[in-house]
Amino acid sequence: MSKGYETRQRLLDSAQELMYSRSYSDVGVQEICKDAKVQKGSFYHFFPSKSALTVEVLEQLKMQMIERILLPAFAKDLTPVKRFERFIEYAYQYQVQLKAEYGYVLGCPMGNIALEMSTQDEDIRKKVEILFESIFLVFVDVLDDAKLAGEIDSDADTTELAQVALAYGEGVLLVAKTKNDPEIVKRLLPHIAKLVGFKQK
Amino acid sequence: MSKGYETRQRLLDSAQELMYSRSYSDVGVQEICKDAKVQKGSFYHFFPSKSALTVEVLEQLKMQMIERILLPAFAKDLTPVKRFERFIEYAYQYQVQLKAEYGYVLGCPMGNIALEMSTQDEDIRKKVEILFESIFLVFVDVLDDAKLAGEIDSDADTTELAQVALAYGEGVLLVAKTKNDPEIVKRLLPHIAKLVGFKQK
DNA sequence: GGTTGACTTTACCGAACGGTCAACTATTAT
DNA sequence: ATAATAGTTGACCGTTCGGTAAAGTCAACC
Repeated sequence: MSKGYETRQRLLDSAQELMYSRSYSDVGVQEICKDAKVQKGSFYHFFPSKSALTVEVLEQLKMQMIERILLPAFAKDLTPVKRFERFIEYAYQYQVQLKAEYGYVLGCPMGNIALEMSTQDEDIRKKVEILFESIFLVFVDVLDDAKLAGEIDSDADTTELAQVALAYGEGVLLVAKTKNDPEIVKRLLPHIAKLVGFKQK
Repeated sequence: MSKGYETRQRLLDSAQELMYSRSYSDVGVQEICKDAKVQKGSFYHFFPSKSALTVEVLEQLKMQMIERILLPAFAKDLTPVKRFERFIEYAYQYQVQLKAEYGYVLGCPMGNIALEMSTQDEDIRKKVEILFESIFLVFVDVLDDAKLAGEIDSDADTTELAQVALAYGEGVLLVAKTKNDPEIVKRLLPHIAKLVGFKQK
């Protein structure tokens, strides 16, 4: 564990928090360096550009999201329907916590950067596209389980439904961020059951 | 129709196009002025700040969206279900056109600015919140029609469903922009029928 | 003990940022 | 005709932007 590794990690962590709570453009490398207590020259020793740093931040963001929310929520100790309910609860609690900490519902860190940067930085756009693919795979997995469990139609197209579920989740988070109200997540996200076709009880 | 009115309108139009095709932060007032062929001093004669200009751009954007897409799509010459189908087709065609013109799927201009600016500029966030309310009302109206026509359950909560539909639309546009693929709109948006509860034929 | 290479420090670059200002020219109303 | 008003011009403000470059520090290895 070299010294450089820690410095590099501090830069990634500072950038992640600052960019998520504000935006890519509003946070300069100067501010990131100040927050991470690193000199600007060191920044460019570790990262060729702000854009490249951001791509790594996005990767880190995805890992954290999968490990802290997706995997726990979709763990196979419950029936797929119940896993979705747990996912909704986690997503809601997370936005509540963010609002308490920052005063704002921050929504999805990937969605935020995607909408801001997709037309301006192809590396970043492509990276978010890949991240969405990872999350998509998690959804496909639960939906396949749901199919096996008979909770959705046996001829359902789980890859299509996973995309639909992802899009809906992003949309709900966008609206919640716009209204700055985490309750939106709690109220709207459960409608995802109709989208993926969970059979009525 | 004074001279100043035209200048002001050119500034709004330039700002709208530049910000929609890129982002709020990436477009400076300098560039807006250059595009509109207006001096910077004139900019600040008409608008107190970039933020205030943006709030007016958002208002203009909403009017255009309602007049060019929402009202034509949801005109009452068709059954509500068919109106939704027409809406999906219009939304799709619009993103196709944007991609042809700019090389990028641009998604929803309001959603884009909302995610970029909600945590940084309260005036802008609030404005988008209000705009969403206008669009929401259009959806409520169709859904009430659908209820009367028996196309959705008679005890459906149309205000809740309108919010759900809006969120899903935003999510689909977000994903389409991220993948830079208008076909996403065509493929995913029809699932909105399940969300609002259109009865199967 | 000297060399290498990773890491840090600091000063610096030109360009752009949002915004201000005072002087100037049209237009309009009295 | 003149005074007030609306609109325009271009120079200017301090600050920050992303990025560069060169010198210096330090530990590991030969």
